[in-house]
Amino acid sequence: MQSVTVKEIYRETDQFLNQKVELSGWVRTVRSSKAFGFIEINDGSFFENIQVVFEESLTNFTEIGKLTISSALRIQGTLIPSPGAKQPFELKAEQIELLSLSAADYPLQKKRHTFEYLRTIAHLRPRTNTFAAVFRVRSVVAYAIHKFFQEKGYVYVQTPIITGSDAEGAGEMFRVTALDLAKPPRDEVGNVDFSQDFFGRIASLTVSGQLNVEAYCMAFRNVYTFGPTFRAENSNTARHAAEFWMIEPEIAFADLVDNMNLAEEMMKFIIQYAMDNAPEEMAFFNNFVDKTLFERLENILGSEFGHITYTEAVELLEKENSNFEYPVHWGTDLQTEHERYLTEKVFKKPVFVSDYPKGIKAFYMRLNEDDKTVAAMDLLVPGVGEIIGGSQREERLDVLQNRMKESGLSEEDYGWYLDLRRYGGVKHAGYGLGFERVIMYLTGMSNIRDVIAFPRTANSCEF
RNA sequence: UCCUCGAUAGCUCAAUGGUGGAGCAACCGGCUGUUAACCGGUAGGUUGUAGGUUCGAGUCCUACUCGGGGAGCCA
Repeated sequence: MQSVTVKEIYRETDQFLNQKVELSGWVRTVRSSKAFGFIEINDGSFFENIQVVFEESLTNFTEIGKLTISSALRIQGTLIPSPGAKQPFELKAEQIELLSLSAADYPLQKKRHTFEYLRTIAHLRPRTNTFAAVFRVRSVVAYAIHKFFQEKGYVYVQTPIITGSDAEGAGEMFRVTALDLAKPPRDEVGNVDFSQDFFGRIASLTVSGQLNVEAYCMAFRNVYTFGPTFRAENSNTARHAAEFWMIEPEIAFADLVDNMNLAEEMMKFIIQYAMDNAPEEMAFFNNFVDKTLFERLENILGSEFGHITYTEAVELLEKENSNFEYPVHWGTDLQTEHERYLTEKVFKKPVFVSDYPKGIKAFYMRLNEDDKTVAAMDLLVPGVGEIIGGSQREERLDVLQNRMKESGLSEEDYGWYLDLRRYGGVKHAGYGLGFERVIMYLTGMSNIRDVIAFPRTANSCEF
């Protein structure tokens, strides 16, 4: 007898209809009567379940009628058209083998649970519809990102997780050490002596692969990293996690406009790919998580992203200052309320804000001709806020050295980074895309903890 | 870290300072096409923790812990 998956049955129904098949999976619900019953089975291969019909004639009929949710079964039967309106076909069981009986205190029930509760059982929540959909989309999108860059000839660089440099000061870093924390070695003045640590120096978990990937950009022209990053910031929001994944492309012989064009093309590719390759999951999100999802995503696919410079944005926002808790003025960073106003009220679609004051941006961003702004860009999207941050990098050695001096960074720590300018450095640009924020945007899920399998946030490292 | 709201049965929620309940889940039984199946019954509680006020506290007060929403920081 042919062993099949639920996905195969749904995708190639004609091949299996009125045929004997064998199916293995887990029980989602059981509805049993005196002489017959229904079981919904999910086998993990597909978002949808398949309904199994069983009758008294089964030798283990009574046992099957008392099955607990999440028990594992192997079923042999015939796939037939279903008389019920809610499914196109069903499996009429001829034999049901109980592979594993789930304990009766299984915590997931046939009803809605709050996301907060499901977070406390993160090891079981992928068995729910919502999380099954989230994590399949996450997988599909991860593949889409590789596909997008690989098909353009980009080289995937695996930048290090453990780093000796505090890249860009992007945030507080987690220290990596093999020292005995109860009695670490001390130097003459009593400070911890990290020269005796495993790496012979202070080491941390990376906050960004950017500086490393710039080195490979100067060899391979177009490159990207895609991996985990870590921030020890004590930020308690629905958009921040201590461990999250970033995509960081870096492109050579390219400026800020090329950078923004790449970002827009990538975003559209990802959205289209998810719609095409996880249609059941995306429909679920549109129906049960965010009713405006499809409208929003289709609007994006069919329109050009907005563009506005920081200076233009400030002029525009200043007219609305009476409506803001924090008034806007040139030189300070835009607040969340200002970003939301721009992307949700003014543009009603993703918008690039570019050319920020140099004082509020990182040292490596390229200084503009006005000497006041840098070639930086953020992509703001409705609902999520900042999803991409990027810039054209400063390729002029003397300007970069000046900016480092202004930022209080020592040249010794960044010697290798300066080498990239000395030895054939050319203009280049890149950006960082928060992977989880893309997933949130694509699914309508509103908390980053619900798009990471086992989320790590301040005061939370379960599982 | 700050502001704000919350924590009661396994889950989702009720309960005027005066005897802690319901729906779902579990368990037992019934039911010939169910769709969060339905119907009947049983069992289930140190009201987040520690103090305090009161004749009496789930309810009022204080601190703490955990969680939601907002802010800062950012991706």
